Amino acid sequence: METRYTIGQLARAAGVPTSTIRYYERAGLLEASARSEGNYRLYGEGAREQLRFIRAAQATGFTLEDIKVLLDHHHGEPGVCRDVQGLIRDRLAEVKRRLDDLGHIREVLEAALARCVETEQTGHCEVIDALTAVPGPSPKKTARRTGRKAP
Amino acid sequence: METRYTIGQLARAAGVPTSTIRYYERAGLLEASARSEGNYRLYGEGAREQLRFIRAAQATGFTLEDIKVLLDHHHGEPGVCRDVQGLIRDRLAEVKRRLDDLGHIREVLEAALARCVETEQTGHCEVIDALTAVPGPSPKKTARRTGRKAP
DNA sequence: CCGAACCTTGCACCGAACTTCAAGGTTCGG
DNA sequence: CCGAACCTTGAAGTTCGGTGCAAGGTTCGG
Repeated sequence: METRYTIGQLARAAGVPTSTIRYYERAGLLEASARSEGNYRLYGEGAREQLRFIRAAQATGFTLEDIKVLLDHHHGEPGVCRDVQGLIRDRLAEVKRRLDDLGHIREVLEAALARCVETEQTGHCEVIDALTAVPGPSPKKTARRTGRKAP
Repeated sequence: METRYTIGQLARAAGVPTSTIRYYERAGLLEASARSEGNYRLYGEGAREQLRFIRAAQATGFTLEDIKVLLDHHHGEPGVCRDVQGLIRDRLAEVKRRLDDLGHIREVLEAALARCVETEQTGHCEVIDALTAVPGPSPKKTARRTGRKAP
């Protein structure tokens, strides 16, 4: 038997507000598989999985635009997965860059904190000098993490 | 002799658009030290350093709001650097969380890529399944990295 | 049959960090 | 003295990933 969710049921099942689901629809990421008599959106199990995928992909730093491409690829004819591979490679490169940056940033922050604690009694905080030593981040597009609650 | 920059000169010297410098002024992060006859903003060497600090602090993930506090502290009476220490500790904690997240994300992306390459000849790309395994990120506020060009 | 809880649409708004625009004033090289 | 390149202001627009609201239609339990 085919399970059918209304938008609210899907929302509760996936831990996502209904407004977000409608937003994803507008963004071309998730369509209702049907409409009820009274024009309510109806979703099957697939929608729940797709929503899960969207959230997971977001957590890895893909934009909704990227995710749309991944999904279109998934739903389209198999074809080559070259473009998808490219997307993943880009994301991976960016993640690696960001890991490097953050590793360095962490050192700087730790040094700054140590210096701050050290010089606390002298009354002069040298934190600003300690922090100024940070180099610019590797050049690439935004990190794109939204501040949502854990699911 | 006191070097005096106009906004454009400072902008070129720091590799930042003039619009951004004016924006920082509005945000209370960087004031011109004087105005010329014709009402042009004039900056000294200190401004160049302060701009450098702002960009560096941004690179560590501080918001402009945070940076304002750091700067106010720096310029204000020495006092305790407790609040600044707190700010740094928060940032450091967030950086560590993010490092953990990204480490995991990296693994998932590498696995997904491997799987994509593996299954390339079969024609069915299993990337979506591979990616769906990602857990949510640690819950805390936004990562706040803006996508600027390298300085 | 009624009210509560759900759903529909469209449009406006949020926040962060900028960028762009319009309509002028200033300064400098030739 | 002229025009190009610079500067001024305030206001509005951009991007991304949503959230909120109003005004109405639907469905369900009692």
